[in-house]
Amino acid sequence: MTAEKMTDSDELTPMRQPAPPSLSQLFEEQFKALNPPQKEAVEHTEGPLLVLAGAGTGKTRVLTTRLAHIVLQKKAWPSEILAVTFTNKAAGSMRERISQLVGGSAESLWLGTFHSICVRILRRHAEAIGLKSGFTILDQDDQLRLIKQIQQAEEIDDKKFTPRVMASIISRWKDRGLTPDKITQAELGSGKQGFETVAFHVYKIYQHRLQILNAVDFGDLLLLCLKLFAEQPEVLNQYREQFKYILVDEYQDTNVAQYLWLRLLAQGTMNICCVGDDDQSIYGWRGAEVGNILRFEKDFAGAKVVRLEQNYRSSGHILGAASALIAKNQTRLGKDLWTDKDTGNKVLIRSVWDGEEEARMVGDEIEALQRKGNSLSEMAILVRAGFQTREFEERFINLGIPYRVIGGPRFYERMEIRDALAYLRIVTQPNDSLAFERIINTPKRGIGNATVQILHQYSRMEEVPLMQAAARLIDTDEIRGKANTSLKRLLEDIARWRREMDSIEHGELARIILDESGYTAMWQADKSPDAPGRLENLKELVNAIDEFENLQGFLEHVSLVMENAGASLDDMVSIMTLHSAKGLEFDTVFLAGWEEGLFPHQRALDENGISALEEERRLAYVGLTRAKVQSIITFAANRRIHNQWQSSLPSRFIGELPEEHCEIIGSNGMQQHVSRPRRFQSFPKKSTSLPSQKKSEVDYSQGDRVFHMKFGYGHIAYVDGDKLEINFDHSGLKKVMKSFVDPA
DNA sequence: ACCCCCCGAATTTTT
DNA sequence: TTCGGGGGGT
Repeated sequence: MTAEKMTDSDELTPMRQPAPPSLSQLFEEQFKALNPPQKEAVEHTEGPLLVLAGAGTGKTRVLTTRLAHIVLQKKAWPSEILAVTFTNKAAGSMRERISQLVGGSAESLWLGTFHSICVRILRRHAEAIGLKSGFTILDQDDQLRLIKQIQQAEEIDDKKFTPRVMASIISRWKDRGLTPDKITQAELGSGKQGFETVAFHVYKIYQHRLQILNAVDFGDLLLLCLKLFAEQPEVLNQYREQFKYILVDEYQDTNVAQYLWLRLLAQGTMNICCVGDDDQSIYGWRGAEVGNILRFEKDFAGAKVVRLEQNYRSSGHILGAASALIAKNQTRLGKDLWTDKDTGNKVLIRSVWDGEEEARMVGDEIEALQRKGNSLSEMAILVRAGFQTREFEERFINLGIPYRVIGGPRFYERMEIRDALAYLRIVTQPNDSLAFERIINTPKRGIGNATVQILHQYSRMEEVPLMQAAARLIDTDEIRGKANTSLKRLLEDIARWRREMDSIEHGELARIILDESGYTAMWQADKSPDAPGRLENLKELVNAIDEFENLQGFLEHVSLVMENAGASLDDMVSIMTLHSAKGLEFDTVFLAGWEEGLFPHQRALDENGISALEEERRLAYVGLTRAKVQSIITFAANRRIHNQWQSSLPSRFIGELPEEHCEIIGSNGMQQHVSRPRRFQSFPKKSTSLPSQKKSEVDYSQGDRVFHMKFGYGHIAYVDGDKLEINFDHSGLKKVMKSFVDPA
């Protein structure tokens, strides 16, 4: 979501009377160019509709034409249309293409990702679900750090129960709409060795901590929306009445929570149109439920189903090979893709000796294509796993072939960006302890781990944000020396920046914060080769802030929307995973590493058996159908994985491609390949209980004898609210917080 | 408080 | 092999 202003239906200015002829004409032309099922998908506006859009069947064109049709026919105002996508990219391009058809009124469409639409709703009703407005949205990194803290506090072994695994179990629950109160014994019994039981414990505390932080994670955005709708029926009704038409893109990727959310909103008019392709569902491991699309006709009574089966992208052989492959899947609705294009080139299948030869062969092929006048940006190498990109990169550097790896770290995942954002977060959101912890000693200011632990301990005991803990402890002897001075200084700085929010323009303020905190100076002093680039990124970040109305709006944009820094338009080969390739197309596609164990991936098979195999097969289908002109599959007889050579068998998917669509080049003696799945053998550690009574609730008076962890035994000399002055037997008179002492 | 070394883990990741 | 985290040494 961008900084657009929210537009309610009641404050919408009326649309211009007649749509300008040029727009209307453009729409007419676009509509006429559609094939019959496409037209049907556009015109069937009333009641539930499922559009099964095969790969390359003109889905986006149908989607945009349909929305334009609803607007131009005045069936609803743009502000009464809800259009949900999965990615910001998809939302952006859809908005752009719709404005070409209907003009500026496309601005007021409720068009965005599930998450951004949920935020938009939640911001309006934050208090109703127990949040303060301006809540922080935590990303994965924050989430992991928080979980790790919880595990340390609870003394849960974070080697066996890695925060990553805990986070993933919690996220899967959230994907399914399961808040802690909805988790049943059956949920915990399943799975591996009590991981769920431990995760459940962490989950409860995690949610409690989020509340204190005034923060939510991605999953919460959906869940809290559901909670809002459940607890405030009048709010739900308001949105039900507002959204006369609902459109969902990539429906096969929705999870249970998203499905429930859609159901609730659609209940009014039942004008819900879901577009998707069950054969391209490749995110099951992230909670996507293919079942949603498979069940559509049952879920929405009287639903119409339209199949888009004419493929405009790939030539005949490619399509034939892909169709035959996907037909091996049992669980699918079934479509028959066809094309009126030429049969074109057969799918090439090449065997190579090892990964090095694979990279060499692909490199040679690319150079040959380039010599024939093909553009590099029309070529892509698709791999199953990230590590496979390395060998290609090395080879391309050698040959001087320009390439880009798609799907690397994103802009806001870079360290310097996250640090800078943490500064902005703590200034706008004093409760944001994660942000505070991140910057407390960045740049280095002598506040080490020992100090941070003291703050944590106090913060946990008193259930106050970290910064408040710091503010309270700073006048005591719990934190002394350089740490005390620096911390005091930092707190003063933050308080000052916070005051300046009202008087100083926010872009300027961001610059001031980064300068005064010494953060900019830190990178200027850094002599490592990537320091200049980081400073550039910081500059870019600060510049971006100016385009927003306020810091909060900017922070939300960053956590939800911000894309990688502008992809260059240079002519380069793309290297990416099969997952990142969904939705893209290229003339020539190299499908590398089609070997058993790697693709289909052994670990997927181990964990999810037949359903994983089908998902891997869909991945293969997605890969094949990216190509317009030529697909080239390679498999290596030997591959080095974790520095160990393994001989491998060609992927079973190769055997599933019909001979008449393929051409096999080269031959190797394939050796028998035995892959041994790694086995998890571990048992849950007994976990501890939820936080108990706060120590500050104990009352002390002068003369009481107490014990302090650091200073030992002593007598209370003076009581000042939460602070005690204690005459310690061995370390003399000290000022300490009540929370740190026990009655002796 | 910081630095360095050793150990273990290593699919996919739209938000 | 490469990366990241934790522990131990300075």
